[in-house]
Amino acid sequence: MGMVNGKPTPAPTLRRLATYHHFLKQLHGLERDVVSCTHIANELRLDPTQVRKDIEMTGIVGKSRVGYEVVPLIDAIEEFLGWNNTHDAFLVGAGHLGSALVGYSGFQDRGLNIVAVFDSDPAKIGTQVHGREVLPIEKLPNLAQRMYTLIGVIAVPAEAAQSVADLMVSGGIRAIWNFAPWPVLVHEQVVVENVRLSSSLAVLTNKLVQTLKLEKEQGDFENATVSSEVDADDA
Amino acid sequence: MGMVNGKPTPAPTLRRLATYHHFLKQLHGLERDVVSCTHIANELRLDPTQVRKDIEMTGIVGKSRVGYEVVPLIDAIEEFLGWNNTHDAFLVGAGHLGSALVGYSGFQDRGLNIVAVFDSDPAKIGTQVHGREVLPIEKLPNLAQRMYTLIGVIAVPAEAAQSVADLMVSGGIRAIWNFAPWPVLVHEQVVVENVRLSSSLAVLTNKLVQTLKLEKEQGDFENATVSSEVDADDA
DNA sequence: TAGATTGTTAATCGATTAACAATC
DNA sequence: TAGATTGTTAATCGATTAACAATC
Repeated sequence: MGMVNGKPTPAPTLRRLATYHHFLKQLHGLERDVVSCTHIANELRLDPTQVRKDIEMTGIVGKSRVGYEVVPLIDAIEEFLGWNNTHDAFLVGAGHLGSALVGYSGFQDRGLNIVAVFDSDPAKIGTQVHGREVLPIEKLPNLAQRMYTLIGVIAVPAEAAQSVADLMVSGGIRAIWNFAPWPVLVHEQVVVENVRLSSSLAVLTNKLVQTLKLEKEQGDFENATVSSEVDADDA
Repeated sequence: MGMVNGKPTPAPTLRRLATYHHFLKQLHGLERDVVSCTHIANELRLDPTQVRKDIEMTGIVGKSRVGYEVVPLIDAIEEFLGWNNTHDAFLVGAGHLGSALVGYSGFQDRGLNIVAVFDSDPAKIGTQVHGREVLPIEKLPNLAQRMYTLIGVIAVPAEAAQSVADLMVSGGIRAIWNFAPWPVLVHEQVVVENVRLSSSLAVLTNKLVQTLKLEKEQGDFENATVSSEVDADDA
């Protein structure tokens, strides 16, 4: 199931599968037991063929004229995304963002269980973050090895991100979810997903100012047209 | 400058420009005053041609054999991304994530100034979030219109996201940064950037489990090889 | 000058979308 | 059966990468 040809699944497909998963859970709550690609596509304003190809990656087979059974489809997506088993994770950075990530319950249902929080600030050691004691960063590698922890979450400033990543890798961590605004470099064996919120903000603000500029230009053009008509009247 | 041909800039380019910006600010701190695409590309493990094309979008021209002047390049990127002027923004959802976003100072330097926080929970109204009083959600449209606020940030559960977006649009908000795990639908005039952290998590966990599965298979293969050799010895 | 770099055009690659056969 | 849907192959589109001329 999945990756049969050895090629990794394209990231856009994986991102969409997460959204389908959310929608399917809702459908399940509404006691719907079958769903077609067309239905999902309409709901998310996507191309039905794209939805079908995405779902195909999970290895599930549908029924002609009917679609897919909701529960098996949810299960197939969860297995494909690694959300069927919970993975323990360590989080570094007991600041605002780190605390928010620990407090968000939604990750629990998606295979991520943040079991320990670390920080380098002595003032924070021993304090609690959503019921988890903050531990000194030095203890991370040993603890990761002992607990066979495979996922690390980085929520520290950009300057510290790389050293935290190195520490995680030294403890045997195999996947790093990086919220620092700088991409960390690790060897090929380790998976990294960089979130980079400011890159997301860049897309938003660029589109906004381009839209506003375009509107202003059109406004100016209309004004210019009007005034040239006035000029013509004057002549 | 920028978007001269009328085509919108591809999102991947905008995302990378945000990262170049971060790096250039660092260089500026180190008193470097020129930089080449090759240098940026090496630092970020990207293709130099890609970096050059990205920078070209901002409209700046470089010097052969030298590169780009750091400060003008920073300015050009900031203008292109809309980070040269600060935009006021309203945030809805005074939970953990909303609070973390308000508290993160980095957005201030990137054109985003969160001036007001709203929530629908009566228990939260009147409390403070990083020095900002939490206001009732009903007040958002009027206040947005009066303050000419163009950016809205959504940090509420998936169920509430669409109604919050509608409320924002009714108040004249033109750009929505959506942290809810469900994409909101608005009319074309409004820019939406969906963050969807669980989509990001999906990429991480899928790659992790595929990697582990592959290693396990290789381990099994090696074991099988060894045991068949043992069998051969037995025969 | 030689060589590193920019700027630009062409080729490649990968993801999306379209077309259509197979199914029930 | 007719028609909606899956499954699959082909075409298109867009972004990345390669090639090369121009510059200082």
